[in-house]
Amino acid sequence: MLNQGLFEEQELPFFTAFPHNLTSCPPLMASHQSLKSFSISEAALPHPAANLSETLLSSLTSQKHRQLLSSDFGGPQLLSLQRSSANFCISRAWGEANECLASKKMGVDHDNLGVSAMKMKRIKARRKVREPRFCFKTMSDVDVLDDGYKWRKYGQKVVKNTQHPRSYYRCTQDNCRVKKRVERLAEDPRMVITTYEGRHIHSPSLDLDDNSRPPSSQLNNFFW
DNA sequence: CGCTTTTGACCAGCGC
DNA sequence: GCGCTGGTCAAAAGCG
Repeated sequence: MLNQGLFEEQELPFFTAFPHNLTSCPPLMASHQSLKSFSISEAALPHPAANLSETLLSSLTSQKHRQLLSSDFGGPQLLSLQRSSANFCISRAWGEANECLASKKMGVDHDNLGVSAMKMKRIKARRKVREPRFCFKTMSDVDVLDDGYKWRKYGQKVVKNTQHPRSYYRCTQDNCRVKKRVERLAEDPRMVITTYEGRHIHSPSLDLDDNSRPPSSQLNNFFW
């Protein structure tokens, strides 16, 4: 069963491993103000995903902790379920607040730029605007977890101080710019670190078999 | 044949 | 300014 930490990448510079039940998580949240994630034991998960937030809240023992969770997560409706063949985790969408990296140099006279220069400017602008991002780690033999969406690999890179390459994927849906990075934890190659960036503008692809597909009413909430 | 993956090159950002 | 690093591009190869 899983024992995984989930964190907002740019707020938490470290991984946190959680105990197997939710009740012991609130103290962690209290000591790490930016921590907005936790794990839930497989036994506690509804099958298939029913009302996750309800399950979650009912798992917390004290009213104080419930309030903390509700407020910290911006409301239970932001919870979503990440499902793979072997592991589950509950996650929360990142906020929309990370637009501050947008360039301050946008007052350029675009009319005087050549075509290639314009192209580069557009690329620059695109790269500087960070999409909402979050990541989680999962113990898995396979690198790419089945999250219901179709992904196309567009790059792979060996990053410093790791023996495992990082893979870059983009959602194959037209006009959907969601990306994800997949890498294995250097300290424990059994752990897969998946980082999502952006928000899907569509439902998951429907090429799953009937047993693995969540009910349609949950599709929109399946992965923010 | 069309889609996906691989992989080297290129670019931007950052620290020194 | 320079070098390092992570992220992306795009041509070629692979695959069904």
